[in-house]
Amino acid sequence: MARDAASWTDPNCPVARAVDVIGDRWSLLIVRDAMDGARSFTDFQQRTGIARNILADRLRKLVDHGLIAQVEAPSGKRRVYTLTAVGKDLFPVIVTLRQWGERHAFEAGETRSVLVDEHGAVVPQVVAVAADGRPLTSETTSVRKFG
Amino acid sequence: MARDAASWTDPNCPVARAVDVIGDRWSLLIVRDAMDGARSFTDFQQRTGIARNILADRLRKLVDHGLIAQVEAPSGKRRVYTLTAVGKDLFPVIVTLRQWGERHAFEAGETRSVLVDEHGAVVPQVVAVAADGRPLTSETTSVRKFG
DNA sequence: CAGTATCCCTCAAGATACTG
DNA sequence: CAGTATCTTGAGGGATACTG
Repeated sequence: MARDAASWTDPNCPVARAVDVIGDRWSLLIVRDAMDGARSFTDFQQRTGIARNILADRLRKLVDHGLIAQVEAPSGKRRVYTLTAVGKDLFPVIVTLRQWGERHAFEAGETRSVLVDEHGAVVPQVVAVAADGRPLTSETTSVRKFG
Repeated sequence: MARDAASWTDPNCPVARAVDVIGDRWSLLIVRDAMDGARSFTDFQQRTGIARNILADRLRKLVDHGLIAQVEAPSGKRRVYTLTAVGKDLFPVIVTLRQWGERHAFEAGETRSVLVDEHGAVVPQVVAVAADGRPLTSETTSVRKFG
Protein backbone atom coordinates (compact mmCIF):
# COMPACT_ATOMS: atom_id res chain seq x y z
CA MET A 1 0.00 0.00 0.00
CA ALA A 2 1.24 3.40 -0.89
CA ARG A 3 0.13 5.14 2.27
CA ASP A 4 0.21 3.75 5.73
CA ALA A 5 -2.34 4.24 8.44
CA ALA A 6 -0.45 7.17 9.94
CA SER A 7 -0.93 9.25 6.82
CA TRP A 8 -4.71 9.17 6.67
CA THR A 9 -6.50 12.45 7.09
CA ASP A 10 -8.26 10.97 10.08
CA PRO A 11 -5.79 8.63 11.74
CA ASN A 12 -8.32 7.71 14.40
CA CYS A 13 -10.86 6.18 12.06
CA PRO A 14 -11.07 2.42 12.40
CA VAL A 15 -12.50 2.12 8.91
CA ALA A 16 -9.36 3.71 7.49
CA ARG A 17 -7.18 1.42 9.59
CA ALA A 18 -9.05 -1.63 8.37
CA VAL A 19 -8.87 -0.49 4.76
CA ASP A 20 -5.17 -0.05 5.23
CA VAL A 21 -4.83 -3.73 6.09
CA ILE A 22 -7.27 -5.39 3.71
CA GLY A 23 -8.19 -2.63 1.28
CA ASP A 24 -6.45 -3.95 -1.81
CA ARG A 25 -7.54 -6.15 -4.65
CA TRP A 26 -6.53 -9.48 -3.15
CA SER A 27 -6.34 -9.62 0.64
CA LEU A 28 -10.06 -10.02 1.24
CA LEU A 29 -10.29 -12.71 -1.40
CA ILE A 30 -7.44 -14.59 0.22
CA VAL A 31 -9.24 -14.38 3.54
CA ARG A 32 -12.44 -15.51 1.82
CA ASP A 33 -10.69 -18.56 0.42
CA ALA A 34 -9.06 -19.32 3.75
CA MET A 35 -12.52 -19.34 5.31
CA ASP A 36 -13.61 -21.63 2.54
CA GLY A 37 -10.88 -24.15 3.32
CA ALA A 38 -7.82 -23.06 1.35
CA ARG A 39 -4.58 -23.94 3.14
CA SER A 40 -1.70 -24.34 0.72
CA PHE A 41 0.07 -21.79 -1.41
CA THR A 42 -0.96 -23.48 -4.62
CA ASP A 43 -4.50 -23.77 -3.43
CA PHE A 44 -4.73 -20.05 -2.85
CA GLN A 45 -3.02 -19.43 -6.14
CA GLN A 46 -5.48 -21.49 -8.12
CA ARG A 47 -8.58 -20.24 -6.37
CA THR A 48 -7.75 -16.57 -6.73
CA GLY A 49 -5.76 -16.62 -9.96
CA ILE A 50 -3.34 -14.15 -8.41
CA ALA A 51 0.29 -14.01 -9.61
CA ARG A 52 2.62 -16.12 -7.47
CA ASN A 53 4.90 -13.31 -6.38
CA ILE A 54 1.96 -11.12 -5.42
CA LEU A 55 0.40 -13.99 -3.52
CA ALA A 56 3.62 -14.52 -1.59
CA ASP A 57 3.69 -10.83 -0.76
CA ARG A 58 0.04 -10.68 0.35
CA LEU A 59 0.36 -13.81 2.49
CA ARG A 60 3.43 -12.32 4.12
CA LYS A 61 1.59 -9.10 4.90
CA LEU A 62 -1.42 -10.95 6.24
CA VAL A 63 0.88 -12.98 8.47
CA ASP A 64 2.64 -9.79 9.56
CA HIS A 65 -0.69 -8.22 10.44
CA GLY A 66 -1.69 -11.29 12.38
CA LEU A 67 -4.65 -12.40 10.28
CA ILE A 68 -3.02 -15.59 9.08
CA ALA A 69 -0.47 -17.92 10.63
CA GLN A 70 1.67 -20.67 9.20
CA VAL A 71 1.36 -23.83 11.21
CA GLU A 72 2.61 -27.40 10.88
CA ALA A 73 0.05 -29.56 9.17
CA PRO A 74 -1.14 -32.28 11.57
CA SER A 75 -0.43 -34.99 9.01
CA GLY A 76 2.71 -34.27 7.02
CA LYS A 77 5.51 -31.88 7.78
CA ARG A 78 4.30 -29.30 5.30
CA ARG A 79 3.35 -25.92 6.72
CA VAL A 80 -0.11 -24.62 5.93
CA TYR A 81 -1.76 -21.23 6.21
CA THR A 82 -4.60 -20.91 8.67
CA LEU A 83 -6.68 -18.01 9.84
CA THR A 84 -5.94 -16.66 13.29
CA ALA A 85 -8.68 -15.39 15.57
CA VAL A 86 -8.05 -11.95 14.11
CA GLY A 87 -8.54 -13.28 10.60
CA LYS A 88 -11.63 -15.25 11.51
CA ASP A 89 -13.00 -12.11 13.02
CA LEU A 90 -13.35 -10.72 9.53
CA PHE A 91 -16.23 -13.12 9.01
CA PRO A 92 -18.96 -10.49 9.44
CA VAL A 93 -17.15 -8.23 6.98
CA ILE A 94 -16.94 -10.95 4.35
CA VAL A 95 -20.56 -11.89 4.89
CA THR A 96 -21.92 -8.36 4.62
CA LEU A 97 -19.77 -7.70 1.57
CA ARG A 98 -21.02 -10.92 0.03
CA GLN A 99 -24.62 -10.04 0.74
CA TRP A 100 -24.21 -6.60 -0.72
CA GLY A 101 -22.66 -8.12 -3.82
CA GLU A 102 -25.52 -10.58 -4.14
CA ARG A 103 -28.06 -7.82 -4.00
CA HIS A 104 -26.41 -5.21 -6.19
CA ALA A 105 -23.75 -6.74 -8.40
CA PHE A 106 -25.71 -9.43 -10.20
CA GLU A 107 -28.27 -9.42 -12.92
CA ALA A 108 -31.48 -11.26 -12.15
CA GLY A 109 -31.08 -14.96 -12.85
CA GLU A 110 -27.30 -14.80 -13.06
CA THR A 111 -25.47 -17.69 -11.42
CA ARG A 112 -23.94 -16.81 -8.08
CA SER A 113 -22.58 -18.53 -5.01
CA VAL A 114 -24.43 -18.18 -1.74
CA LEU A 115 -23.53 -18.75 1.88
CA VAL A 116 -25.40 -21.50 3.71
CA ASP A 117 -25.30 -22.84 7.25
CA GLU A 118 -24.74 -26.44 8.41
CA HIS A 119 -28.26 -27.37 7.39
CA GLY A 120 -28.00 -25.85 3.96
CA ALA A 121 -30.19 -22.90 4.84
CA VAL A 122 -29.22 -19.60 3.27
CA VAL A 123 -27.67 -17.20 5.78
CA PRO A 124 -30.11 -14.35 6.45
CA GLN A 125 -29.25 -10.74 5.85
CA VAL A 126 -26.87 -9.38 8.49
CA VAL A 127 -28.10 -6.15 10.06
CA ALA A 128 -26.70 -3.68 12.54
CA VAL A 129 -28.95 -3.31 15.53
CA ALA A 130 -28.96 -1.27 18.72
CA ALA A 131 -28.83 -2.91 22.15
CA ASP A 132 -32.61 -3.16 22.19
CA GLY A 133 -32.69 -4.92 18.82
CA ARG A 134 -33.87 -1.90 16.84
CA PRO A 135 -32.29 -1.87 13.34
CA LEU A 136 -29.80 0.92 12.69
CA THR A 137 -28.96 2.82 9.53
CA SER A 138 -26.45 5.45 8.54
CA GLU A 139 -29.13 8.05 9.29
CA THR A 140 -29.67 6.91 12.85
CA THR A 141 -26.00 6.64 13.78
CA SER A 142 -23.06 9.01 14.00
CA VAL A 143 -19.37 8.98 14.71
CA ARG A 144 -17.97 10.19 17.99
CA LYS A 145 -14.40 10.72 19.08
CA PHE A 146 -13.35 8.40 21.84
CA GLY A 147 -10.27 8.19 24.06
CA MET B 1 -9.01 -1.18 -11.30
CA ALA B 2 -6.80 -3.31 -13.46
CA ARG B 3 -9.12 -6.28 -13.75
CA ASP B 4 -12.84 -6.23 -14.12
CA ALA B 5 -15.33 -8.59 -12.59
CA ALA B 6 -15.40 -10.83 -15.63
CA SER B 7 -11.76 -11.73 -15.21
CA TRP B 8 -11.96 -13.13 -11.70
CA THR B 9 -11.18 -16.78 -11.27
CA ASP B 10 -14.63 -17.25 -9.82
CA PRO B 11 -16.91 -14.84 -11.63
CA ASN B 12 -19.89 -15.98 -9.61
CA CYS B 13 -18.56 -14.91 -6.24
CA PRO B 14 -20.42 -11.91 -4.84
CA VAL B 15 -17.44 -11.04 -2.66
CA ALA B 16 -15.29 -10.65 -5.75
CA ARG B 17 -17.94 -8.55 -7.42
CA ALA B 18 -18.20 -6.29 -4.41
CA VAL B 19 -14.44 -5.96 -4.16
CA ASP B 20 -14.43 -5.01 -7.79
CA VAL B 21 -16.67 -2.04 -7.05
CA ILE B 22 -15.34 -0.78 -3.72
CA GLY B 23 -12.07 -2.68 -3.28
CA ASP B 24 -9.67 0.18 -3.74
CA ARG B 25 -8.03 2.58 -1.36
CA TRP B 26 -10.65 5.31 -1.48
CA SER B 27 -14.14 4.22 -2.46
CA LEU B 28 -15.13 2.86 0.94
CA LEU B 29 -13.81 5.95 2.66
CA ILE B 30 -15.83 8.15 0.34
CA VAL B 31 -18.92 6.12 1.19
CA ARG B 32 -18.03 6.37 4.85
CA ASP B 33 -17.84 10.15 4.63
CA ALA B 34 -21.07 10.32 2.66
CA MET B 35 -22.75 8.41 5.47
CA ASP B 36 -21.21 10.86 7.87
CA GLY B 37 -22.74 13.84 6.07
CA ALA B 38 -20.29 14.81 3.34
CA ARG B 39 -22.05 16.25 0.30
CA SER B 40 -19.78 18.58 -1.65
CA PHE B 41 -16.70 17.85 -3.70
CA THR B 42 -14.52 19.97 -1.46
CA ASP B 43 -15.98 18.37 1.61
CA PHE B 44 -15.02 14.91 0.41
CA GLN B 45 -11.64 16.20 -0.63
CA GLN B 46 -10.85 17.64 2.75
CA ARG B 47 -12.17 14.74 4.77
CA THR B 48 -10.29 12.09 2.85
CA GLY B 49 -7.22 14.02 1.77
CA ILE B 50 -7.49 12.38 -1.64
CA ALA B 51 -6.08 14.13 -4.73
CA ARG B 52 -8.71 16.12 -6.61
CA ASN B 53 -8.41 14.26 -9.88
CA ILE B 54 -8.63 10.89 -8.17
CA LEU B 55 -11.63 12.06 -6.17
CA ALA B 56 -13.37 13.16 -9.36
CA ASP B 57 -12.64 9.78 -10.87
CA ARG B 58 -13.87 7.80 -7.86
CA LEU B 59 -17.04 9.85 -7.54
CA ARG B 60 -17.72 9.27 -11.21
CA LYS B 61 -17.27 5.52 -10.81
CA LEU B 62 -19.45 5.41 -7.72
CA VAL B 63 -22.14 7.31 -9.62
CA ASP B 64 -21.73 4.92 -12.56
CA HIS B 65 -22.12 1.95 -10.26
CA GLY B 66 -25.21 3.51 -8.73
CA LEU B 67 -23.96 3.98 -5.17
CA ILE B 68 -24.01 7.74 -5.32
CA ALA B 69 -26.19 10.22 -7.19
CA GLN B 70 -25.82 13.90 -7.89
CA VAL B 71 -28.96 15.76 -6.97
CA GLU B 72 -30.02 19.40 -6.79
CA ALA B 73 -29.50 20.81 -3.35
CA PRO B 74 -32.87 21.82 -1.86
CA SER B 75 -31.58 25.29 -1.02
CA GLY B 76 -29.30 26.62 -3.74
CA LYS B 77 -28.80 25.42 -7.27
CA ARG B 78 -25.58 23.62 -6.47
CA ARG B 79 -25.56 19.87 -7.07
CA VAL B 80 -24.55 17.65 -4.18
CA TYR B 81 -23.56 14.01 -3.89
CA THR B 82 -25.87 11.77 -1.96
CA LEU B 83 -25.94 8.07 -1.32
CA THR B 84 -28.49 6.06 -3.20
CA ALA B 85 -30.27 3.09 -1.64
CA VAL B 86 -27.52 0.92 -3.08
CA GLY B 87 -24.86 3.04 -1.39
CA LYS B 88 -26.71 3.18 1.90
CA ASP B 89 -26.96 -0.56 1.75
CA LEU B 90 -23.22 -0.69 2.36
CA PHE B 91 -23.91 0.38 5.92
CA PRO B 92 -23.44 -3.10 7.43
CA VAL B 93 -20.16 -3.45 5.54
CA ILE B 94 -18.82 -0.17 6.86
CA VAL B 95 -19.96 -0.99 10.37
CA THR B 96 -18.40 -4.45 10.48
CA LEU B 97 -15.20 -3.11 8.97
CA ARG B 98 -15.17 -0.35 11.54
CA GLN B 99 -15.72 -2.76 14.38
CA TRP B 100 -12.98 -5.05 13.13
CA GLY B 101 -10.64 -2.07 12.93
CA GLU B 102 -11.54 -1.01 16.45
CA ARG B 103 -10.73 -4.43 17.81
CA HIS B 104 -7.58 -5.24 15.89
CA ALA B 105 -5.99 -2.11 14.48
CA PHE B 106 -5.58 0.01 17.59
CA GLU B 107 -3.27 -0.11 20.54
CA ALA B 108 -4.93 -0.07 23.92
CA GLY B 109 -5.76 3.46 24.96
CA GLU B 110 -5.23 4.90 21.51
CA THR B 111 -7.75 7.54 20.47
CA ARG B 112 -10.33 6.26 18.05
CA SER B 113 -13.72 7.21 16.70
CA VAL B 114 -16.70 5.06 17.54
CA LEU B 115 -20.19 4.67 16.12
CA VAL B 116 -23.08 5.64 18.34
CA ASP B 117 -26.85 5.61 17.91
CA GLU B 118 -29.31 8.51 18.38
CA HIS B 119 -29.01 8.25 22.14
CA GLY B 120 -25.22 8.22 22.13
CA ALA B 121 -25.02 4.53 22.94
CA VAL B 122 -22.19 2.65 21.28
CA VAL B 123 -23.42 0.38 18.49
CA PRO B 124 -23.07 -3.27 19.58
CA GLN B 125 -21.01 -5.80 17.69
CA VAL B 126 -22.71 -6.89 14.48
CA VAL B 127 -22.92 -10.66 14.14
CA ALA B 128 -24.10 -13.03 11.47
CA VAL B 129 -26.86 -15.28 12.75
CA ALA B 130 -28.96 -18.10 11.36
CA ALA B 131 -32.73 -17.83 11.03
CA ASP B 132 -33.13 -19.14 14.59
CA GLY B 133 -30.76 -16.52 16.00
CA ARG B 134 -27.83 -18.88 16.48
CA PRO B 135 -24.50 -17.08 15.80
CA LEU B 136 -22.63 -18.24 12.71
CA THR B 137 -18.91 -18.44 11.99
CA SER B 138 -16.76 -19.34 9.02
CA GLU B 139 -16.60 -22.87 10.41
CA THR B 140 -20.35 -23.33 10.49
CA THR B 141 -21.04 -21.95 7.04
CA SER B 142 -20.08 -22.87 3.52
CA VAL B 143 -20.47 -21.61 -0.01
CA ARG B 144 -22.87 -23.19 -2.44
CA LYS B 145 -23.41 -22.59 -6.11
CA PHE B 146 -26.77 -21.12 -6.89
CA GLY B 147 -28.68 -20.48 -10.09
C1' DC C 1 4.96 -28.40 -4.01
C1' DA C 2 6.34 -23.77 -2.19
C1' DG C 3 7.97 -20.33 -2.96
C1' DT C 4 11.93 -16.65 -4.87
C1' DA C 5 13.96 -13.78 -8.51
C1' DT C 6 13.47 -10.84 -12.59
C1' DC C 7 11.59 -8.17 -15.91
C1' DC C 8 8.09 -5.30 -17.55
C1' DC C 9 4.15 -2.48 -17.82
C1' DT C 10 0.08 -0.24 -16.58
C1' DC C 11 -2.40 2.65 -13.84
C1' DA C 12 -3.41 4.55 -9.29
C1' DA C 13 -2.17 8.30 -7.00
C1' DG C 14 -0.13 12.77 -6.06
C1' DA C 15 0.93 17.71 -7.17
C1' DT C 16 -0.24 21.60 -9.35
C1' DA C 17 -2.12 24.76 -12.59
C1' DC C 18 -6.05 26.11 -14.82
C1' DT C 19 -11.21 27.12 -16.05
C1' DG C 20 -16.47 27.87 -15.88
C1' DC D 1 -16.67 26.35 -5.38
C1' DA D 2 -16.36 22.35 -8.59
C1' DG D 3 -14.17 20.38 -11.08
C1' DT D 4 -10.68 19.45 -15.57
C1' DA D 5 -6.02 19.08 -17.58
C1' DT D 6 -1.20 17.73 -17.35
C1' DC D 7 2.80 15.76 -15.74
C1' DT D 8 5.41 12.60 -12.94
C1' DT D 9 6.25 8.91 -9.97
C1' DG D 10 6.13 4.55 -7.93
C1' DA D 11 3.77 0.80 -6.45
C1' DG D 12 0.74 -2.99 -7.75
C1' DG D 13 0.27 -6.44 -10.53
C1' DG D 14 1.35 -10.01 -14.25
C1' DA D 15 4.36 -13.55 -16.68
C1' DT D 16 7.80 -16.56 -16.44
C1' DA D 17 11.95 -18.83 -15.15
C1' DC D 18 14.25 -20.71 -11.53
C1' DT D 19 15.39 -23.26 -6.93
C1' DG D 20 15.22 -26.06 -2.39
